Amino acid sequence: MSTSSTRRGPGRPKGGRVVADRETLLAGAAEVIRSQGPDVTMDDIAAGASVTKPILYRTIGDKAALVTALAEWIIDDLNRAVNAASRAAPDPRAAFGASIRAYLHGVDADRNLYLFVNAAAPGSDEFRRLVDRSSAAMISGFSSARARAGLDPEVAPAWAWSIVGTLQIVATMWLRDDGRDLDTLAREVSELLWSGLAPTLDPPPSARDRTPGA
Amino acid sequence: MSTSSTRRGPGRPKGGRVVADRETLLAGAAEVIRSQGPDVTMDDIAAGASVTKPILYRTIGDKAALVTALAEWIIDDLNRAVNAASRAAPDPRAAFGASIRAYLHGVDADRNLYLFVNAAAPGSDEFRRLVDRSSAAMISGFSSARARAGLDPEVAPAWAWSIVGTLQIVATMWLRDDGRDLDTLAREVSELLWSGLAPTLDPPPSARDRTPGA
DNA sequence: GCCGCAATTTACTTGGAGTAGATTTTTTTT
DNA sequence: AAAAAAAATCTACTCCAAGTAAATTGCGGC
Repeated sequence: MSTSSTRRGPGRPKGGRVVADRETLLAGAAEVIRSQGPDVTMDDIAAGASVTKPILYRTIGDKAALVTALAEWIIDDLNRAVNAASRAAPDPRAAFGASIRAYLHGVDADRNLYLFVNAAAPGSDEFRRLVDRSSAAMISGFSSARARAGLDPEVAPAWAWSIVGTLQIVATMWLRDDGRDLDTLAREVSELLWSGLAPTLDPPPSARDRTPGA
Repeated sequence: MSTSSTRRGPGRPKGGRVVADRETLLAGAAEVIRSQGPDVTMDDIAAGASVTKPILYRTIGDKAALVTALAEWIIDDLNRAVNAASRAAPDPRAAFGASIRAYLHGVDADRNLYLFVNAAAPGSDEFRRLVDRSSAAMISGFSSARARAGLDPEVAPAWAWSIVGTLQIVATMWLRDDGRDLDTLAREVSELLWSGLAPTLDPPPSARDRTPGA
């Protein structure tokens, strides 16, 4: 990965060329995080990206900015996966289930980066930005779906937050002791969010006499 | 609040009495956090509790331990409020709505402490403990409710996590720009978790012709 | 050929978590 | 009763990671 074998000293680089542009640096940072885990320091990241710390700070900004930038990456990735899974499904219910499943599998596939990005404290500004970006697409989707169904669209933001929060915590908890099967977990979460608690906490009288099929 | 006007020096205190016990210290820490905000340092907390840092560390443990201890406090408080609200409701649906509402109002009433406790990164061990404690009661509740309804009780942990995650993120986002009315927000969240997305995303054909009552 | 500007690195400062060791009082032992 | 051991405390430190300032070198204009 090193650009050259000669040890760089201080001073402007030889070819008039800048050491690394923003995209390259972000990619390098992501790679370091993937291989060394979510607890890497800014020194680690700079070193791993073959760059010194001031360069990293000058090009990308402080740690919060790095988190935000990488968060955008991974969120957009997850959104793409979710959209693809959703479109391939035959009906709304299946689409929703497939979306949840795709999200969790996406997190699983990029654990370290997900954990790095989610190291932001829930009270922080980065966290807020992260949630905003995660929920933006959902908000407009819910909003128009509610309107289409003749229902109040005002609920959209709260609902999107709910789902983001659900996915975030389920993913995090699952990542720590990965005992359970991911698809099962996805199914369970889908069932709650799709059908709600009513069938469980206030079951129709007939429910106790039947088997829980379909 | 200061125990005495004489400046303490080093050495074992006069009366054979220890300077502060754990409970007193936790209460003092909570008070400091409430008045100075969630960004207080351990020095601030020690000073505010009229104690030196090593005492704080010896009596309570490190910062993670402090967070955990205070988290238990606030979680137990919230649980009490939720249970009281739930019991006073006439039917399951109302009980659930009242629970959500009580939780959010409880958070609102102790903002700083809630933010302090929720400064734990989602990837951390404290976070996990926090979630575990928050969800314990719900898990057993859901589990038995599911069994009673003749349904699979295995979903209980995932469902409890979902609800904890939902509440956490909704509370956090709401705390930052408190524009909306808290009761409205609670109602919106309740609607999602109680009835699910189905009525919105896959409305029964009749839904567009009727008013959305019962 | 020399001077200012640009890009980089080295080496620092800062701030908060956590700790070691000095200091004083109580308790126990002889 | 004196001295040694133990207990409880405070001062002052270390350590680590984030972020920055100043020194160092190369490039272009005159």
